Amino acid sequence: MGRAPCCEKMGLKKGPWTPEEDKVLVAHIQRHGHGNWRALPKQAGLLRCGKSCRLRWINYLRPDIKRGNFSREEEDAIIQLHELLGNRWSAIAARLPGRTDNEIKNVWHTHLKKRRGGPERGRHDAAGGGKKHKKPRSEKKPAAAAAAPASPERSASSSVTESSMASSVAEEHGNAGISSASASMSVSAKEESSFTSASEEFQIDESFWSETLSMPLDGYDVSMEPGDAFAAPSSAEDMDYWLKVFMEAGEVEDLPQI
DNA sequence: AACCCCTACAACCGCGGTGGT
DNA sequence: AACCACCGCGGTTGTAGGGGT
Repeated sequence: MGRAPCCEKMGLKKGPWTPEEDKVLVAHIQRHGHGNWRALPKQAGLLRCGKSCRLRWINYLRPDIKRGNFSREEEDAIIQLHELLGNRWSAIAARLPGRTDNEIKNVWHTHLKKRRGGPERGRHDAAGGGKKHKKPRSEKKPAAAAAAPASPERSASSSVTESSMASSVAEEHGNAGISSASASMSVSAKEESSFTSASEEFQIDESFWSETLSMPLDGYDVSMEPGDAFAAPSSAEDMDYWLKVFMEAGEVEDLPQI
């Protein structure tokens, strides 16, 4: 397959984003959406590669991103989902509204991994799509690039799945500004009931998590019947069920011994 | 007060998948 | 059918900041 030349072009900026760049990117996406990431930086006048723009938007600038500490419930959910899905961070993120795969990945590696008992209990990596590789990266970031990335409005909390989200913002909210966009985000009625408004402190109750965890894994291939999805995934006894599912899907050799 | 170590997080890299031509 | 371009994902790294000594 063709490899995207991406950032290899010289002259493109790397490293931390400046507040100005953030502004430009957000404004451009709000106005035109992000139909084509590759073309976006050029159109927006950013000296970044499309990939970098996409990452910045998805992991940081998207209005529906909920920042701040993970609640205990969220952490538990991550652990549980990781048990089921392995390192499929995007799949996990899809079930944790307002959290990005990158963020979840970070949290996992920084504390959750330890919390559940030592590094890498088992081989979830394989379940997560199984990327191999990694030759060490020698030369990396140019220099500190002082500018600590600005943190735009961080109170946003809405839910909507990743893909639907960004485009709806881009297309529906002219120059509304990201914070107001977040307040009027389209959310499903079910989820809306679990989230307070964007300006209020994010509050999660038990029902939210049971609902979240029982949402079907739509769009994510875990090799199961949609109807079976997360019927009641709550404890180790369900592991047997999932083991069976994965077994049938032929992925079992990579699963940890539970 | 200075130094060192650790943690958290933003960002980059490279690959696989997919859709278009 | 083959090729190409792009998107999205997961792994990894660099750096800033905080805490401890």
